[in-house]
Amino acid sequence: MEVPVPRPKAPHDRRRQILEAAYRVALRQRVAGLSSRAVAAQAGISNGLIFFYFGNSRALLLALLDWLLEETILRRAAEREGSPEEAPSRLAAEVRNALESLLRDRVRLELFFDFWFTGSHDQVIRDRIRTALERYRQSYLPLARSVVAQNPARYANVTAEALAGLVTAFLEGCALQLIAEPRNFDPETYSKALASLLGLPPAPGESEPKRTKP
Amino acid sequence: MEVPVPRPKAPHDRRRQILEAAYRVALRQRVAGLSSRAVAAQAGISNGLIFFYFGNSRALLLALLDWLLEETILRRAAEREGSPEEAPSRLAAEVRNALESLLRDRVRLELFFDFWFTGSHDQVIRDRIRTALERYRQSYLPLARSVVAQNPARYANVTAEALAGLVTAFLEGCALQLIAEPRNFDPETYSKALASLLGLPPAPGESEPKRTKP
DNA sequence: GCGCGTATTGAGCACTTGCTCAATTCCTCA
DNA sequence: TGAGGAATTGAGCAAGTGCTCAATACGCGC
Repeated sequence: MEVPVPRPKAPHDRRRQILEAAYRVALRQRVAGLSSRAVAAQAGISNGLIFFYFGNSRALLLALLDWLLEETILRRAAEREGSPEEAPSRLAAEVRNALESLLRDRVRLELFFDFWFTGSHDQVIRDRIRTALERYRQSYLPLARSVVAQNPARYANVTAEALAGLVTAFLEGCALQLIAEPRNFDPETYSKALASLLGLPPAPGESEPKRTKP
Repeated sequence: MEVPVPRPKAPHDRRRQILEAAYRVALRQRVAGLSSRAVAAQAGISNGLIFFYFGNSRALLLALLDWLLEETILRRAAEREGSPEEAPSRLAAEVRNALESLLRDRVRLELFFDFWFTGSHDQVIRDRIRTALERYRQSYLPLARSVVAQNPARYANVTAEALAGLVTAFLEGCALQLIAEPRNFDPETYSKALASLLGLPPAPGESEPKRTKP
């Protein structure tokens, strides 16, 4: 159905080509539809070749999962870990940023959740997802610490760990709501609401010019 | 003299029996493992009988989904809708209550998410889940309204709808975290943290008499 | 040209799935 | 007792799956 790819073949390219085909198939047919024949057809090769390069279908699945986790979760965590700034006021901006990322990553998020539950009987898949989520949560720890430190009275019985967990739980729940109802999801409303609860100034996004909303 | 001791299986009982068997199979093998033969074996009947009572496998799936939604989501929403009290201080207690319910419903929650993503290509399944979640969110609206009304200055640019959405997003995210790491999930920490953010008194649960659990 | 190892193909096997249906059992009631 | 209808069985079919493997095509140093 798609464009066939007549190309010279380096082993690494072939693996990439198969992975990309698998991704496309998964977008259409979900993880359950990831049969070797479907992926081979999408890549324009015979299904035997998939086992030549990946050994078995589970290995292909894991490779796709790794790419997906990197793209949707670990990369975002790394970005946050990379910035040394820890001003409490950054948290609102980070949340706003995260919510807009969700919107951008919607199809990949759907696939991610599909992996999670379709493959949840597989201990390896489960572990990789758990580890990725754990790292995502950890990436909010420095900011959470700075927020707590800034206002010790208010956060008397709230640890930074709990705050980071709360924020990521909120973001994960937002991801679910986004998938359930893509049309009704508004990052601005939610990020404002959370910023307000945290007693932080609203994130300096594109909300500056317009303010007339009762 | 008619003695009704040896009763023929009433049609309704058989359906129930099959549904229960399907639930048990789903607990072990997930939604993907819900084959007619597996369910039949679990119920101790032949696989043909399943099609006699349900027509096709999708109908059985939908029936199981309905039961699951009722048990894990709609029932909770109905409980909240039933109580006429709307004191703002109730919100913290409700959240705490909800978090503890999550803990109790863990296996059913896992199955619920499995349904969501395994069956997300099916428009009917998707719609039923969306509707259930929508109703769950709505059930927090009265409380959210009362919280906003109690402190208009603080929630100047946060609508009750946004607050209800935020709370349910948080709860849904907690459900995910609970499934990802059942051991590390502590309802008390999270409900305290949220109550603190909302500026509400902590829920009057079992936190008064100090539980000796580190 | 020739060999040789890698890449590639696709038929084929064993298995699972949803579902059908003729055959059989069971229950009720006359 | 037996007729009739509902309930129940399980073999069987078509379609789909992961995976194997003999057969072939290809690239490349001679």
